[in-house]
Amino acid sequence: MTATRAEQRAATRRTLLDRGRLRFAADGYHDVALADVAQSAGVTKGAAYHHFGSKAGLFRSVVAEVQQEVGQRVAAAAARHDDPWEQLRAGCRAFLSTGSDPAVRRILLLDAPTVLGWDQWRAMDEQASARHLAEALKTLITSGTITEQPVEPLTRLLSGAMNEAALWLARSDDPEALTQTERALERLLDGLRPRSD
Amino acid sequence: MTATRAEQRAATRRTLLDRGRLRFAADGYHDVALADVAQSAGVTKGAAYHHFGSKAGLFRSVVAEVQQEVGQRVAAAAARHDDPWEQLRAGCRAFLSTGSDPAVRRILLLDAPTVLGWDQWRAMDEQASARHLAEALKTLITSGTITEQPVEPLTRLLSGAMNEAALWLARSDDPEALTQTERALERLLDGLRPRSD
DNA sequence: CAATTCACATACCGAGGGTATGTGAAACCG
DNA sequence: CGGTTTCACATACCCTCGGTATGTGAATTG
Repeated sequence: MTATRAEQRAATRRTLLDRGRLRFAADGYHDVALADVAQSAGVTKGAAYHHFGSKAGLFRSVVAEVQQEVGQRVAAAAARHDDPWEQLRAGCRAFLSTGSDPAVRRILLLDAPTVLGWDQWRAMDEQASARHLAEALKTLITSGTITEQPVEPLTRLLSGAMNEAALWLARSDDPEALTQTERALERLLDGLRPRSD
Repeated sequence: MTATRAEQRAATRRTLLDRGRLRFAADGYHDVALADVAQSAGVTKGAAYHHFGSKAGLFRSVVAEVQQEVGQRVAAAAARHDDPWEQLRAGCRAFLSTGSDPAVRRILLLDAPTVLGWDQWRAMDEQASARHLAEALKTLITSGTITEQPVEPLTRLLSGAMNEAALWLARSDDPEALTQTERALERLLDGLRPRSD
């Protein structure tokens, strides 16, 4: 059972990421002691610092993984449609549901912007999921489905709307809240289409 | 110049709030040492704990004050119009500009939700400003200006959209970004009006 | 004027992030 | 195959900082 060093290293890193994700999601970044994460991973703080350099470094790696997952989930939902407008709607709906995962809610939507700083959070979010949104909007503008306009402000508005709504939905016990939010969001999106008059 | 005890107490409390607001806005909650706030206010930690019970307690009081200010600014902007639809637009535009104040940006929009917890932050935000938004939407629904629909999901979506946009605007150096965001937001709001077909 | 209140100051504790250094097994090299 | 080096951690330690327990002197009260 003598694992090679690289294997052992990778295994330790993976376990730290997994346990960190669990603890961060459950208690929030600032209420989690790095020593506890390490212990629950069967190692000590030394290992964590060796791999990630700091508590924030471990957190950043966890954030990156969770963001990748969310991005893929949204992209997969969109890919099941052909019409770009339907792709946008499907992606938005998929995102609204992601807040139900405590890791997404607590880590991505709540702690990440303050722990990593808003700029870095935005850059990572951009790369993982907001990029899809921006590209979808560009496509719809090119095809004339929505009015010609700058994409970035619109992306920020919609991204923020969905982030906050996802947070709210995760705390709401109204079973109709999700459907109602989807409908409200679609009404807002309708405003982007050229006026029929 | 022997101030009465009540006066001295009030003065100390006020200074702590002012200095705390400055420090929290500049460095963020977790990078601010309570002892530093106290020292910059000419007292020690003991005074701060006597008045606010904890570091989070001082922060909560600062948040409440800043939220009140924002709420009043938004309400004032809306009050300069008569038409409810124009009131909504004016309130939204006013809110988008508030992020330029570091106290609003860092304290209200970034730190408050994680430090106080999302539930408490939402409750305070509701009372200070989101309430205005919800009531404006209700009015517009009653008058038939926008389609009949549940108000709460829509409020969350719009509140989140404006929060995020305000954060982005505060970091953007594009002088046209504000106007563009206002226009995009108005397009989204247009989607709430009954379809003309 | 004595007793009491209270708005702080002072001293201290414990938790936790970070660092410097030790260590033993795997990898490398002749 | 034996010595050397590397490196993935463990151990011990420091320092900051939030919180608490207690002291104190001036304002207040009776």
